[in-house]
Amino acid sequence: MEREKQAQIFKALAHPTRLIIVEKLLEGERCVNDIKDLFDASQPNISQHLNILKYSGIVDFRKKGNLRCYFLKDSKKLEKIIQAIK
Amino acid sequence: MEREKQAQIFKALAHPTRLIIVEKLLEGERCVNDIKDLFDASQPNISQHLNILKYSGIVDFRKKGNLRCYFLKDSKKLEKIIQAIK
DNA sequence: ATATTATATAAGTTTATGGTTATATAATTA
DNA sequence: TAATTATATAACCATAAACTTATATAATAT
Repeated sequence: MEREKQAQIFKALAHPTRLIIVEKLLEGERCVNDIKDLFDASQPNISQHLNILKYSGIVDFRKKGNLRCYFLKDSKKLEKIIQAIK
Repeated sequence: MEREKQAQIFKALAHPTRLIIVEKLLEGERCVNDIKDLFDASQPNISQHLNILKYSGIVDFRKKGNLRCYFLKDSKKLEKIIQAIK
């Protein structure tokens, strides 16, 4: 079970778009709009990537008016992982 | 390109079987036979997982008679990644 | 040379991913 | 309340991943 969970985190990180999102969130929370502007991908596509990160437990969000601001649930851990892969 | 490469490493690690293989190889090189015995998966299945790790640049092998001994190409890096995910 | 052991490769099937376009929902503004 | 903005969800399609079984190859032993 432990390995499945770890594998799932790796799977969530196994996409350039999601890696870039996570790196952005290492700087602090960001609303979807800001995240979307990092890419020229479609809005639903970004939303789906965010959902994958959410589902895997890497990010969560809070509402701020009609915005959704995503943040890393454990930025220390992510920091380490991102650092280690370089 | 850098992100694609990192994503590919994550993808290679995004499977319980391959995670276990990598953790085993952290102890030192191992022949396919020994690796196979860690699982009750089929021989071709293990071979395919090893190939994925090879293709992604995580492992390499050397021949020793009719055995193939796999080893981590950068065990320090893998050590860090595996540590960070825990 | 033949058989055996260790391992890889191929072909086929099933399920999962990653993207698109269209549509829904929720909050804000007019 | 109607329109707008921000975002998610659904339906769909194409490609890739993960297995299985069958077969090939390479080294060793007989």
